[in-house]
Amino acid sequence: MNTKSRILDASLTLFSEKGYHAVSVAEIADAVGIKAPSLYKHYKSKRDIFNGILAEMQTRYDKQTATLQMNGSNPTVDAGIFSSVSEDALIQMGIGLFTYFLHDDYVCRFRKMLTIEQFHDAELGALYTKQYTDDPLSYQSRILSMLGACGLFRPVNADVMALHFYAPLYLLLTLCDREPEREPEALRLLEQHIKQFNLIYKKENTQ
Amino acid sequence: MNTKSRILDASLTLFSEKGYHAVSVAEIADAVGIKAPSLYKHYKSKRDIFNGILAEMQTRYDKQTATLQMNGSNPTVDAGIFSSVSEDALIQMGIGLFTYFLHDDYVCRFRKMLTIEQFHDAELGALYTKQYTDDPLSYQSRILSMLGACGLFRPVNADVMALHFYAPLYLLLTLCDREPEREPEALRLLEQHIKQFNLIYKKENTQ
DNA sequence: ATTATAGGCTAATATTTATTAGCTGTCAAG
DNA sequence: CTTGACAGCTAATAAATATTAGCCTATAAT
Repeated sequence: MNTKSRILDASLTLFSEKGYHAVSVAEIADAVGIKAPSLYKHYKSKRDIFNGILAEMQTRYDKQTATLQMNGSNPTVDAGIFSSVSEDALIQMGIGLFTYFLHDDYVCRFRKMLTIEQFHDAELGALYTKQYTDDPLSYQSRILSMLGACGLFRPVNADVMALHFYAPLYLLLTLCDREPEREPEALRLLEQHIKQFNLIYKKENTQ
Repeated sequence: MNTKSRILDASLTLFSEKGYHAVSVAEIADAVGIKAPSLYKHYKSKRDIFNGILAEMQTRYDKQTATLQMNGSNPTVDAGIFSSVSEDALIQMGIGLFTYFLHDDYVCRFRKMLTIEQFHDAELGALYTKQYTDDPLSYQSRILSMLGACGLFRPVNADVMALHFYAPLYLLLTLCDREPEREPEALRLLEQHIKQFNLIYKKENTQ
């Protein structure tokens, strides 16, 4: 990997643990293996490095949501895939989303950085809200309302249902960001959560 | 209010918006209305101010959880109060907890500060987990399992049920920390959430 | 072969920052 | 009345920090 992106990478790691202001350019340079002034051959300021991270994440997120159609803009999702939805499929969706959020290194570090910087800059706060509240909720809401339309679930408010499905995932995600060693426990709870979610919302209540 | 606690107060406000490292002692002094060196008549270092905030919060939290018995240690909760639980009571409990977390000025600012500093210091991360994950979940779990024992709810895992009850509250809380203007929307969703929770989990499903 | 560029370095700089030293006025206790 | 502690101030200091200037080398282009 070239120096320019190694700088971005090292900075993201440091920013995600200590926050932008608590990290010095000398520290970043150290992590890259060069001296501080050399950074300025690649970025014109410390802030510029931060902006680089932001830009990089923007393109990654756009690419990701485009394939998942997870952004709010896309009006329809193919219903065919879900016509034969099973409990396992639901669990797969939940666990899949969870482990993607938690194990994709870039996503994970970027989320931590956003967490730290969210109150300092309104724009970053809005980005956090979009990525971890509004987009996932509207995505889940769309999917669940289609499943509801297929007659798989009871006829209840899909937005609230999406909240029921996603909020535990979100809580466990932020928990694992803080305490990664609790991931097994979180995964167990997550699976139980989805099973119970399915049990509770399914139309035919067989126990 | 005396200077010593005014310093704590101003510092908490600043730390909760920009984080410890991004705030200078001069900035704190400015907010208090004195000069920076005067701070050292009351605290021996910047870190000492931070510790003061921590200590203050510790006593407040202990006091609060003692009256609510919200800490994990207390084994029993009086069941009598809940024998005649209604939907309104559940809503009251949820909204009450939510607005307490969101409107108590000290609690709110301290939570934001913890949010910002949680990855920087493992001890603060553990404190966050305790205050906003483990304690609330075990508290809700205890209450809900008692309600379950009273035959009010279906016989399902109380831990997961607590997660279903609390996680949406948590998600909406962190949302309002970022975007306070969305509080009305959050309150509406929260109420719908609890109603649907009640509807879904109640033993006799009267639609 | 020469030249130019990219990317590293050291040394220097200007600013910010936390903290200390030491002075002054207020005010309560002896 | 005097004394001493408290709580403010200005000035000074030492360290850290972001950034600039200018030098050197390798390598790619002309």
